[in-house]
Amino acid sequence: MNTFTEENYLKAIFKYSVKNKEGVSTNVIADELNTKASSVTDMVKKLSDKKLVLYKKYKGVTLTEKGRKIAVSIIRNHRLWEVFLVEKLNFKWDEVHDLAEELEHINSEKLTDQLDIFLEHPKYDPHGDPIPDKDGNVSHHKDVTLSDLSNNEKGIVVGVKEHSSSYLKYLESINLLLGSEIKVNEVIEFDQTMNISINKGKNTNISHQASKNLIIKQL
Amino acid sequence: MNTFTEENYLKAIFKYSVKNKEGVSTNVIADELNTKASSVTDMVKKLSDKKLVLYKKYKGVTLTEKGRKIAVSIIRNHRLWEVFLVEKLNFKWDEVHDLAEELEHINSEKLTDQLDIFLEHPKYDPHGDPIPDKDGNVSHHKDVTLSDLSNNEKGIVVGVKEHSSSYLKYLESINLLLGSEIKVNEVIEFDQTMNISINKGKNTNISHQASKNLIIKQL
DNA sequence: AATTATTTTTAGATTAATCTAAATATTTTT
DNA sequence: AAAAATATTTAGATTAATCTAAAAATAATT
Repeated sequence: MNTFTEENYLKAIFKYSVKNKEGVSTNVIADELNTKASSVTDMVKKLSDKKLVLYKKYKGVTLTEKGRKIAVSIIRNHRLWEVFLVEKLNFKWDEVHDLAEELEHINSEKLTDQLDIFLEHPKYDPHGDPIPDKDGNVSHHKDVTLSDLSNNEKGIVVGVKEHSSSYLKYLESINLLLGSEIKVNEVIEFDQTMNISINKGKNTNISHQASKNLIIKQL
Repeated sequence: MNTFTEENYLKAIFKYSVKNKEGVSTNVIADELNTKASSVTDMVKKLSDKKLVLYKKYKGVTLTEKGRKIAVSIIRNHRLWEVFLVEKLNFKWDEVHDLAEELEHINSEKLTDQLDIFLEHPKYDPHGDPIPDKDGNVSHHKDVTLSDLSNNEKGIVVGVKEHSSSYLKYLESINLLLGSEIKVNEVIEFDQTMNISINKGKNTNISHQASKNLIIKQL
């Protein structure tokens, strides 16, 4: 069995392996985990001994199949727990991340499977991220974001790409929630700020920074 | 915040404080936690520095009010999670302990409270152990149930131990409600089916399965 | 009460995960 | 391609939780 710490390293490496085909650098991992590169080097050696990662000095790290399986199963746990917290325990979508971060490490195949059944096999977590299936397959839907829309186009909010609580709180404050309907009134050429209507209500301006992180389903 | 390890020490001390008014010895704790007395001495000093226990060399350990609160809240978590696992995730009563042992350490007042609400304020875990309330009160006396009564004894319905809607519907259908007065006419030896009168009215038979889940106040 | 047995504590080591500071590689810039 | 800048690793310390073995305190037995 692995420690919580080891599991968090695997998750971090997984996260940065998706885009980068190259090995993930120790500095990137250190940054993700709020630790120091030297600590990462130590841990990565340990994970390498356990055959969970491939590591060549100065060349970064990649997950082995064994390591990838563990990472994905933790992400599955995380997202299922988030669904549970929001749908069954009345949490807000911006309150669940830290708790899920703890719950995800409880390692029991039966627990995960039964939770999945209890929640009726959800495909996405409350932030719109796909939940990996039992076999470790992650559906890779290419997200359409609000920033992809043009004047007079409409969409429904289905998720976010940025999970910081400041962003989620901002969305909540302007009443942009899961399921909200958005209409684009105007895109300002200069900085791509958008003027939009939410739920056929009054108009708001939203920055490019914000609109490009809002996943929508186009209508 | 405290580590999982510290929390487990507090739980162990709590467990052996209930009967023993004296301090709990390091050997007893070591035994409970499968560790060595010398390790316990070290940890107990640490807990003492944190004002969670009172410790006098060679004289054993007792919990402070602060320590007791933490211990009880962990036990509350543990038992609520056990109920969750059995009632919602189809675990057997003998499969839940180890998982609850992990889940109990996830420390969030909101999580615990919402779980309690979601489970409809259960009073006992699947093993029949009482679930401490929010304020840390643990009911020590097991409830008297209808099945505890003998011929010609009477009681008033004050609650149920089983919360399934099928059970509650059944009770309603035979007019057994909160406040109903019950008199036991006869207990059939073979299967402990009871013949009872409800509110001095006509007689009904009620199975042992049903009678043992009905909490009453004996008259 | 003195001796023996048991319990508990202390002293010194060990392991996991981390850190800082120095050393070494690699990459970028000139 | 040499110098400068950046990234990564190594070396040596630190902290939490544990251990073994020896020392000290308490309890039990004669």
